[in-house]
Amino acid sequence: MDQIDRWIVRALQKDGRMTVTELADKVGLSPTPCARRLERLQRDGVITGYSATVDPAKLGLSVSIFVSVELEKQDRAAVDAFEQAIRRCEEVMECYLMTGSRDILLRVVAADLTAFDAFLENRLMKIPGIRNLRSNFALRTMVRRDTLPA
Amino acid sequence: MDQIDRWIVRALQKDGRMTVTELADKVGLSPTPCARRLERLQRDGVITGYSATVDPAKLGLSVSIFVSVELEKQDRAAVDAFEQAIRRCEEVMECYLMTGSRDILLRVVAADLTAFDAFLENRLMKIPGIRNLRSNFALRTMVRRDTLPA
DNA sequence: GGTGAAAACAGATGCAT
DNA sequence: ATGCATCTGTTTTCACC
Repeated sequence: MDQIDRWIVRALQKDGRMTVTELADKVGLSPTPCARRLERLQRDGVITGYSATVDPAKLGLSVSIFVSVELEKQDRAAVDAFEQAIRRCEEVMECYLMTGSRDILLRVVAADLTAFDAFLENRLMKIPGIRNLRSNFALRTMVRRDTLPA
Repeated sequence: MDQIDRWIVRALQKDGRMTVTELADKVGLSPTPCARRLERLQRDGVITGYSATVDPAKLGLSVSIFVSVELEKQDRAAVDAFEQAIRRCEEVMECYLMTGSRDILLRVVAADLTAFDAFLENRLMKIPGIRNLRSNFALRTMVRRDTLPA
């Protein structure tokens, strides 16, 4: 991972559909070594995929809700089981294991509060081992960035 | 936005580098109307861009920290000013205006706790109008999804 | 890492349905 | 609004320096 690799990663985060030719031009390399580097970055798991960025509101998913989950047990097995279960919930866009009381933090997207309520009742609360939940609603997304700092 | 449009959006979230030809094949359309639909989806702001998905750890950015910010004033002007300032912080990957006490929630990425401390001191706390901060650390990212639910 | 070739492919256009 | 066929331009890939 030298400076050129970082540049490639940065450029492809800004425009994931850029061709290798354009990319090579942008980083000051000829297409061949640029393609070789890109291949290596993908193979090494630095770049794990490519995705279209979509406006959730345009899909009718205008609310984000952060849910703090406290598990009854906080050992490895309990956390693993929860992870497997939460992975199947498509509404959960992000899930973090937090420090402190080993809380788990979710960001959930939903069409509206009714839909979120349905998610809580039918999906989240069906997962065993949850001691309690606390939901916090986002009024608005102020910033969303998909390019990591240099 | 009919069913085919949703399918296009879904497919491009899963693979943002898919060509129009592949996409057309996948949604059961010929390339021409498929390209037209894609153009429209981009023009209407449903698809706002394309991005490579990068493993932050491979770039040495292994920690995510959630920071709750409470502003001194909570009026429109104060929130706007904060938004302008926070937009310039590359470490801030997400920023939400929350309900309740009109708290603001940030997700910040950093190399380690030292780097995060530097961010707090030199960047975040330089922004005027902040009453207090509360940081919560993520031990681990359990789930990250970039495809919105169908 | 660079160069040049060839082959493959995608994207655009025009017209018909 | 979709589909088909063609055409043009570009990209990717290869062998080799």
